Amino acid sequence: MLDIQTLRSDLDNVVSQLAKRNFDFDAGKFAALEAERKTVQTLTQELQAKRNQTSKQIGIAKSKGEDASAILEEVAGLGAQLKAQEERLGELQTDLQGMLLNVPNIPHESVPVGKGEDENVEVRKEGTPRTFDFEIKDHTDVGEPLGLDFETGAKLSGARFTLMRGQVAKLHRALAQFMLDTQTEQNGYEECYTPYLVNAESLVGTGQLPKFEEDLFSVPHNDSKLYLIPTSEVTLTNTVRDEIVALEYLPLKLTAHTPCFRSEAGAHGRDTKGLIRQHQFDKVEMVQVVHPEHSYAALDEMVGHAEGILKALALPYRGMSLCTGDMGFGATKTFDLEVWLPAQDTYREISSISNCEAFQARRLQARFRNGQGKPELVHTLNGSGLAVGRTLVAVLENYQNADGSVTIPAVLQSYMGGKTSITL
RNA sequence: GGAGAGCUGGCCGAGUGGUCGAAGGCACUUCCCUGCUAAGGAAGCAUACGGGGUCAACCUGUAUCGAGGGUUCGAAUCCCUCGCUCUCCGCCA
Repeated sequence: MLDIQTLRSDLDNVVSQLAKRNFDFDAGKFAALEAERKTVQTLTQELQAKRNQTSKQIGIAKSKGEDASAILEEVAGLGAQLKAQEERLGELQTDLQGMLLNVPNIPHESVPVGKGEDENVEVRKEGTPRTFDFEIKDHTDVGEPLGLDFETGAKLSGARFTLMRGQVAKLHRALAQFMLDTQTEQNGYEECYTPYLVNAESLVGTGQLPKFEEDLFSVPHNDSKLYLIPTSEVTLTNTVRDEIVALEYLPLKLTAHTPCFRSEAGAHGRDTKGLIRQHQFDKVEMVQVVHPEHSYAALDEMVGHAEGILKALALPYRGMSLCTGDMGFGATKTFDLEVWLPAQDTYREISSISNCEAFQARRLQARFRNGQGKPELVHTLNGSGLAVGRTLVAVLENYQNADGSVTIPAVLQSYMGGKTSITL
């Protein structure tokens, strides 16, 4: 959520910043709502002040044993009038809040301006794609004989669900374990186990709601509903919702390995084959809650933490700075890491790391006490470290052998009982 | 699932219809005192939003005592609904 003070004082600038990310902010509607809010709020508060004052007089009079009926008559009509104003004010504030909750974050000045993913900027490229002296297969053809079972997944749950068996299932687990161990043991994150079902407040806090409800799965619960997390960014970041974190606890660095559930509404026909786009996938997530002065340094650090996994697995990748038109709702700046997939002859997103500055913190009311002892909004960042399913795809493709076996990357071998490859 | 108790400021905790935004304590900040790693004294110390303004910390108003409704001139206090926490019973991995 943007700071309403900024919108009041600097509306034109906000509108043009948002236009960079293809968002058309209705400044006229906002100004009209604001104008009415101001008059109604002022009037309401005057009426409340009058009521409070008179009521106090009644109290004083009664405590002295005097007759208060004259004062009582004076406020007779006030109640109805006040109630009407209060109701209107409530409506206006709900409208304004609703409008603000649907406005994305303002891009950082360093973000390249562009319409969509084609205009993202490559910032670096690491690793050399391997040359194959045999005809390579894509991950589905490599994986299916080894235990990647799309058919049974579809039978159990439908399209975009996959069952893994045997060595592939174990390799998937090894990847997740390796990532989690790296983030906790080398990069200083606290390991968390989080709920997979969350309430609506949490999703509003991180920005998935109210705007992106159709992307989420939900289940009924107690006359309401709970949502399946689309990423553990939601649970990790919401740990600080409505909290005032002591300055000395910053930065907070949290990580978790969880499944993620996405309905992929609007993605019909895209990446229908294989593990690339699933309704359920695993991810190791990194979240940092930091002092506002340090959030861009933290962003770079987190990109490094995600890259470390790719380097350790010796997977070629490139780093992309997302352009204004391709960034997510809450981000001011985002780096994507894209891993080399030889069968697709291209790089595919495997990690996305964003600084949200105070955008989520404002929704979350997540604060720290500054040097003057005053609460101030924190900055929040999140990033994948990494998406496990897509990493499995990359390993299967990059480490495949002519005989149908897949070499196990050296850093994973201890997680695989010392084996050096998985074979038919 | 059943029965009971509770939810108050950063923390603890008083307050059962009226000068209560809320006693007291702890923590914190500033100052004073003290020849010392401690004690004593004084003051300050919630958040959000509105209005005003010589615009960083000034004045003023409103709201907030788990959330939402209701009763009332007036609600932390009474009533209703919901959420959460704790205790006991039942059940269960």
